Amino acid sequence: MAPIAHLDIDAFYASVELLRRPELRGLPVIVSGSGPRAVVTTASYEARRFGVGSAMPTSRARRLCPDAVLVAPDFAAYGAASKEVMALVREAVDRVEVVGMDEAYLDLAELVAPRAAMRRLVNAIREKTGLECSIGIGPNRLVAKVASDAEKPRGFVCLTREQACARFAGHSPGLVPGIGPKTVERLEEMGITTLRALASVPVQALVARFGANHGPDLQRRARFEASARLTTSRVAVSESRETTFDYDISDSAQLEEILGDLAGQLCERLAKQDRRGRNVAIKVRLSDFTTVTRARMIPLPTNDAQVVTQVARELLREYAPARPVRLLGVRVASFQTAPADPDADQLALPL
DNA sequence: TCTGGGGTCCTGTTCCGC
DNA sequence: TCTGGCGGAACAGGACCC
Repeated sequence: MAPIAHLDIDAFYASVELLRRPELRGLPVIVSGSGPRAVVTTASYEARRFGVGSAMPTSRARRLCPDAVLVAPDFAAYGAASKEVMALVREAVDRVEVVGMDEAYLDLAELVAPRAAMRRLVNAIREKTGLECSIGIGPNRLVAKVASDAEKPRGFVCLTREQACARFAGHSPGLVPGIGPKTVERLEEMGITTLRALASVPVQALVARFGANHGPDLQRRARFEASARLTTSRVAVSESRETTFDYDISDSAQLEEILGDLAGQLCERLAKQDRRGRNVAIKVRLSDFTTVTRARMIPLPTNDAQVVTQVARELLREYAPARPVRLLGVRVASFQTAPADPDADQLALPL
């Protein structure tokens, strides 16, 4: 078996903030925006003890932990820190799949002593960047990922597939990536509340409930069966800009103006990358949180802000929101095919 | 308690051409 | 000529992830 490691930087954004502001060490720190509708992006482990967690409304986090220090996110700083860490990772291993700013999968197949190499990598990251991370090692991405989560922070867990099955048998299926809250709820309705139960239920029951693909996939995940291969390069298939308003907006002229701003930002970025798409879409979230998307294919690929703005405004007019709007977004997709990427060895389409 | 922003992938439906 | 089946593309929505 070719081992895979999953590396995850502990409380990444909060940890970067603590490096810059050592006086905050030991205090509960919450990285979050400041508006009335902000949510927590990361909480330090001190804040987590109060029940504060990612994606929680900041208003609620403040109630749970009134003494927490709120810090506004600084994505440029996190990007720089992430680059430093990933450079060290690439020094240690040839094949790396970076997932977001704070995570990566590492192909350990070429290493003679993979565990020792990962220990050295963790130490190098700590010495050179001041950041701590957790490592999981397993025969595939699923085992590696769950293992890296199991003993955070500063975890170092190495498991075979069978050990993973045994160790997490009594846990909720939601422990496994790809099984979210909605699926957990539906499984509970079937009386399935543990990974053990999900792994052993007759697959037909899952097919009946979740369909011919998703059903068997859930069971494979519960058995920690997954691909051991990494995707070492990816090309984005869409790009978008969206914003949630502090207060809902009903005025259509104002909404159309905002759409123009978002399209402008998005197209500026697309132009810098010399990317053009044929699919223009809007996203509208209403005051009752219902979310609607509307999309249209246009004849020629574009990154022209005027074109994108016009299509987006037409889509908004046709939809004519029946309630005040809390979020508005613009997306461009169906990009012109990019030049062939020789490193894209995992991207061949199934026939 | 009141839910961000940026993405990916999957599924079901509808439409259209053959 | 009419009809049905089929497959692909487009579209909408939803679940999920960081």
